[in-house]
Amino acid sequence: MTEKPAGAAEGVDSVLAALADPTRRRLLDLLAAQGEVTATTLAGSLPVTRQAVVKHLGVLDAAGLVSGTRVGREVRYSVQPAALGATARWMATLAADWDRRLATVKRIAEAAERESRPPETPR
Amino acid sequence: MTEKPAGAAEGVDSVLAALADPTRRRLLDLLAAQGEVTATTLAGSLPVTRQAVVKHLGVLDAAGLVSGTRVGREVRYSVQPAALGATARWMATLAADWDRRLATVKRIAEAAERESRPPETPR
DNA sequence: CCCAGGAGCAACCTGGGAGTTGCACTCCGG
DNA sequence: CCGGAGTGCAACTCCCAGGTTGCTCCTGGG
Repeated sequence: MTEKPAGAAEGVDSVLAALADPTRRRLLDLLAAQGEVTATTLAGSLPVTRQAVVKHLGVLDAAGLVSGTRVGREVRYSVQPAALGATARWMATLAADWDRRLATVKRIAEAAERESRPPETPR
Repeated sequence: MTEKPAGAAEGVDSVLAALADPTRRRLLDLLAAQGEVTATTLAGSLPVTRQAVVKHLGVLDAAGLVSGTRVGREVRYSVQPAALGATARWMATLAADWDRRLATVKRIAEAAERESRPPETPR
């Protein structure tokens, strides 16, 4: 199931897409700093409308980065570290993989080079 | 030089923006798999034009994720793990920070709740 | 010296995301 | 029961990133 060779995580792309927008990152920052806040409150700290904030929160929620809880007539949003952590791990794995491949390619290249220059006598 | 303490990385946003596009991720995948390839070759493995590939490679290069080397009349591109690793670490740190804040908020909330219900006698 | 395959440039088109406005609905307090 | 605060939904505008086409400019090989 979780053994997709390359490009595992399903949610990774939504997380990346969500994180790509600066406003959404600001939003996450505020959310992380203030704990549980309503969209209206957040809009007060940003140069955008409440509606825009709501939309962004929707995207972030779809990516699993935040979650909202209804309290009376308001909705308190809070940050959700799990999704971010998963993406971070995915990324780290990818980086390590690249490193591995690069090392391999480099070794092969060196070997090939050594192989292809018998006539040359560097000292 | 590249040592901003926390919240740091200037390049993080460009990396995230670069990674947000699926085509660019495919591109990185191919690049990681094949080592050193030209834009034209890459375009052959993708449903887009060579020009589109070139543009994407430009973005990826600006984000420090790839680098191109001129060899004769062609340009070989290769993947650059450093930037990705840095972003991965930044992300992991951020996730940990959120976790910390959440734990704190939770503790405070619990304390406050305990504080606010002296009249109730759950016996 | 010529030509062919590859890279670079510039103008152009287009879909979707970010943002706004306007209104209907819901919930709490007096 | 009524009014106001707060949220939810929908239509609309604007802008830009992704993609294309059509060239020109190198460069290397015969």
